[in-house]
Amino acid sequence: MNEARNPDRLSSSGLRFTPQRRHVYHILLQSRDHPAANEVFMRAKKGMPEISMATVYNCLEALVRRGLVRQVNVDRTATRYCPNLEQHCHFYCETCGGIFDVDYDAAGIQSRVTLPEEFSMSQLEVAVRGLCAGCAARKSGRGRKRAEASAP
Amino acid sequence: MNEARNPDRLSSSGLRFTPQRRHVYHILLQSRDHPAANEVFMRAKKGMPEISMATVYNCLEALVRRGLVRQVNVDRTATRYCPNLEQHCHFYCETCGGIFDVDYDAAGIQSRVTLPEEFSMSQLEVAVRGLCAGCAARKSGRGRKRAEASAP
DNA sequence: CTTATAATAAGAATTACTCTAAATATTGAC
DNA sequence: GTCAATATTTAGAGTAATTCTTATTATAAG
Repeated sequence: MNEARNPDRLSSSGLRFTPQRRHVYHILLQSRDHPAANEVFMRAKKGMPEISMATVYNCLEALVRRGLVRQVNVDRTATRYCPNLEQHCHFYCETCGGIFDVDYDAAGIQSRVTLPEEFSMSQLEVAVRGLCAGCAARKSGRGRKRAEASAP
Repeated sequence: MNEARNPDRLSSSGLRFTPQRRHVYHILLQSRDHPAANEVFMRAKKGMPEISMATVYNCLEALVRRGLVRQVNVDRTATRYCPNLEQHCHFYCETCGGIFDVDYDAAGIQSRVTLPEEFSMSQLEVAVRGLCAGCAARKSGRGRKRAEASAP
């Protein structure tokens, strides 16, 4: 394939389209589960065993700077990365730790925040916490079949 | 004063009402500028010179667990602490780094997030970024008087 | 007063980056 | 293609903000 001669958004935005950056970007696109840098590193090593952690951080930062990837921070856990450019916010499952993209009405939400005089908004972020569908099913199933197993 | 015999929300919620915890809590209530732990530590040392950093972290965690204080995380900078129990969200000034409490319509916002089937929400958080009033004034003032000074 | 339990203090340890410097790769000009 | 200029990669050291450990001290219940 001649991806290098047929540059996608990476190189056309002024970023050098190196094999490492392409590889990291493709890893994010392939499994949209919001991996942290060390998870990206482990996946990246499979197809590119010599890649270093520093390069993974470097690539992720480059992708973020170019707007191809968003950072997702949940409390003080490791930053996770999201290649979904559609408008969305993030849902964090308190049981499994998974992050999910969810739809929201950004304009409607923005209009429901009352900034003080002379303040101006450049960006608004919504973070939702709760229980994801998979964990809800797992909990109710376990509750019916063997309730004793779920208490610590 | 007999605060120890006339317990406030700290001790009545099962938390030991130690001098250190009271002191840390009062520091947060006195200046509502969302200090990070090391700032709380520096302020705490003024009235209690022997207090340790570990104790400041311990006290802050205890207050958070009791719901008297909220943690505020902005990207991966140090966690900051907010004793405002009123419903509000946080505004982060990208110029001065200050955090400000702002009003919002939590219910209206919540209804504008569309969770997938079987997902349930336990908490929703809104973070706003932009320019605060003070920095806006400073910038326009400087812009008019000596524009050359603001470029790096 | 005594005993059980919890909190404090000091410092070591850990996590998730972030920086540094040398080696390597890529791009643009010939 | 070849070469210089510039950017990127790598490995490892360094850092900030916690987090943990252990001995000491304080508090609360009896």
